[in-house]
Amino acid sequence: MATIYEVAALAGVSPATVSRVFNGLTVSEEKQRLVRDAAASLGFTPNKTARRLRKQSSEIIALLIPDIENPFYTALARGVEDRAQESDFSVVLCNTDDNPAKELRYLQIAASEQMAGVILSPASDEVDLGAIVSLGRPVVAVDRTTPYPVDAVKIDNRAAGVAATTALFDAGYRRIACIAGPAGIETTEDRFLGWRQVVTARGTGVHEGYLRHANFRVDGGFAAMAALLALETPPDAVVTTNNLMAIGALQALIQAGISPEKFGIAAVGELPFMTLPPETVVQVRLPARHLGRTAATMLLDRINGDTQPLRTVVLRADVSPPMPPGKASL
Amino acid sequence: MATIYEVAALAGVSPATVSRVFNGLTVSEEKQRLVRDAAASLGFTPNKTARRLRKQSSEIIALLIPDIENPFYTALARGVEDRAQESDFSVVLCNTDDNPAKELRYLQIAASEQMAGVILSPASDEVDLGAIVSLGRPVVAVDRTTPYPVDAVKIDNRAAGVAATTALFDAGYRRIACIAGPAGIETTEDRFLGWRQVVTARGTGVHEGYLRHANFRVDGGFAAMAALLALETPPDAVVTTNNLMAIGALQALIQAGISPEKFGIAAVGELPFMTLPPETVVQVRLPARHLGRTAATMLLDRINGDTQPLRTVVLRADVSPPMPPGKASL
DNA sequence: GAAGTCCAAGAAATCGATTTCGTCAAGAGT
DNA sequence: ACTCTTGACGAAATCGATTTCTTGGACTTC
Repeated sequence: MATIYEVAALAGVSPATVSRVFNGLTVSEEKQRLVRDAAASLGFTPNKTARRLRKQSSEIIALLIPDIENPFYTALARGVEDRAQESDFSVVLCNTDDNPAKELRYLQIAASEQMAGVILSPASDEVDLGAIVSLGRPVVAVDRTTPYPVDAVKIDNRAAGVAATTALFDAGYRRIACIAGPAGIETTEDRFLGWRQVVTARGTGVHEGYLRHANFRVDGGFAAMAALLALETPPDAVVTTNNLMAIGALQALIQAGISPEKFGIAAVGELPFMTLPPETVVQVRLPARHLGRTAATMLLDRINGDTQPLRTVVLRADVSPPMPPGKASL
Repeated sequence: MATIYEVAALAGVSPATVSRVFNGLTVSEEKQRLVRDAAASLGFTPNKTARRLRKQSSEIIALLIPDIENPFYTALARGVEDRAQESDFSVVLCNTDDNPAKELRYLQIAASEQMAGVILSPASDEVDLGAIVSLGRPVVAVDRTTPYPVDAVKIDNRAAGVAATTALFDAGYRRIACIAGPAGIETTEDRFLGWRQVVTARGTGVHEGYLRHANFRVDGGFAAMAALLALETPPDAVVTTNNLMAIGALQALIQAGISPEKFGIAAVGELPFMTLPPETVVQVRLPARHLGRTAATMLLDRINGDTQPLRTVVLRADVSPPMPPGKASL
């Protein structure tokens, strides 16, 4: 790898001039040409590490997500990546597994790697953003928020929960259960509140045992659904507060020999790779990619010195018409 | 962020000694304690950028995959990540979209960021690994291989294609079509050859129009299946050479009003988030995570100076019994 | 024509670690 | 008692860029 010194020597100028050429500072036409030719013939690429050490910052943004195997988050990541590319930033994807220890480790890496900023979906309320924030690096919370004063992009989860539940009601179901995520995670909390609001308002009340907490994954939804079906008065419909748990619930129905078409299912979130008729499941589509893009835009604004007061952008999700089959599902 | 100099000053030693303490070199008990105390009280974390500039290498490995929204690759990424973490390496995930230009860009970043090595699933045969390789950075090809002399981990794709097709045959299907990926990608090529081998050997021959090429995604599978169904003598079964195309094929069947249970479907790869009875689709399960883990192990060996001759590890996939429902699907 | 302004461009400092080199003292060997 | 190792550790060089600081010449301006 050629250095700036070799380029300078070959072009017959000083290293400073080479640097100036590559940073678009004032250099005479003449020398610019010399430098560019020399650089080209040596295949010179500026060493990012040296540049970063000097500039104390890089063009990399860290994206911390809780579950890389959940298509919702990969779609979100795509949104971030798309926006980042437009500004010549790279994205480093970090999988926290909803584990505060892994999360902390990645935050430290982000700090010690001089990354330009962080977008994260906090694994817990106790994230310690102190280190990053005190370094002056911007942070944007996405999907989930944090007690720290940082920008945020989220979804109107309560409304999403309401929409999912209402759709089931309107379809005639009356014994609507809810499979919620782990207690303490605000997204699922709000969606669950949406469910409760509807079942309460519509007068069916909350049946005993119709609220289940589960982990956010397929197996959690499966177990919760199995438990619901084992009740003496099982529900006739269920709302799940995320996408993967709905998959698990569907699998449980099938294993129990119940056709998913005869049971009301609504999910907050889009079911990835669905191979059931679209009308089988009510899906409240979340604008995952847009969420990511918005977060990236806000972060880049901050990186570029935007100092406006903290913002929280709330995106609204609707029960959208089913997507035509054959289209990429997210 | 505190520097090594401040720590040195506070501890009353030289910066060199601080460095030695943090790198486990010989330092007296006494001074070690002084340094550690000083570091702790200042909240010192070594600046990775400075370290990297000096050492000319980092503890980061780049992982280039063609499609981050395909669960096969995210599972692979998990395998890489798991192994990397064990050796205190971080993984940077790069999504090439099967686009040689994006691939090249990420390879340049890997080089100019002094990353320790690269694991990639090449987007095309023409990847230019020259820059990385000449820097002495190890490279491991995963899933797909390259003409460059680098280590590789792959799957016995031909056998996988044979297994998928044979299963359909054994189930009584005789008009077996094949939805293959884009021409020129070796994985799909080999799987398709497996299919051809079986339909030829078993005497049914290759019906006209029963071979379709499609892109590797859901919409590709959907379109190909729709085309197959429109033939005057449609097939009674189909083999898809990857997972997502099978999803698309299933969606096409459903839209055409054909129950997936009455049609033979086999896929090379595991269908993510399946909500159909497991016996509906023959799945040749690919050890994605293991693939990633193996690749990471090989790469780390090389990073640690392993100089044995080039290796190509071939993993075998089998038609495994369906996974019990409710288990995480990948 | 003298003084002031501007600008291209080189010399040298700087970012924060690691590493070579050299020094000094304590312990080993004869 | 005197050389020879050996080991801890400080001083200074180094990695490769960016960014002052300076300088010398061209250009204005009165």
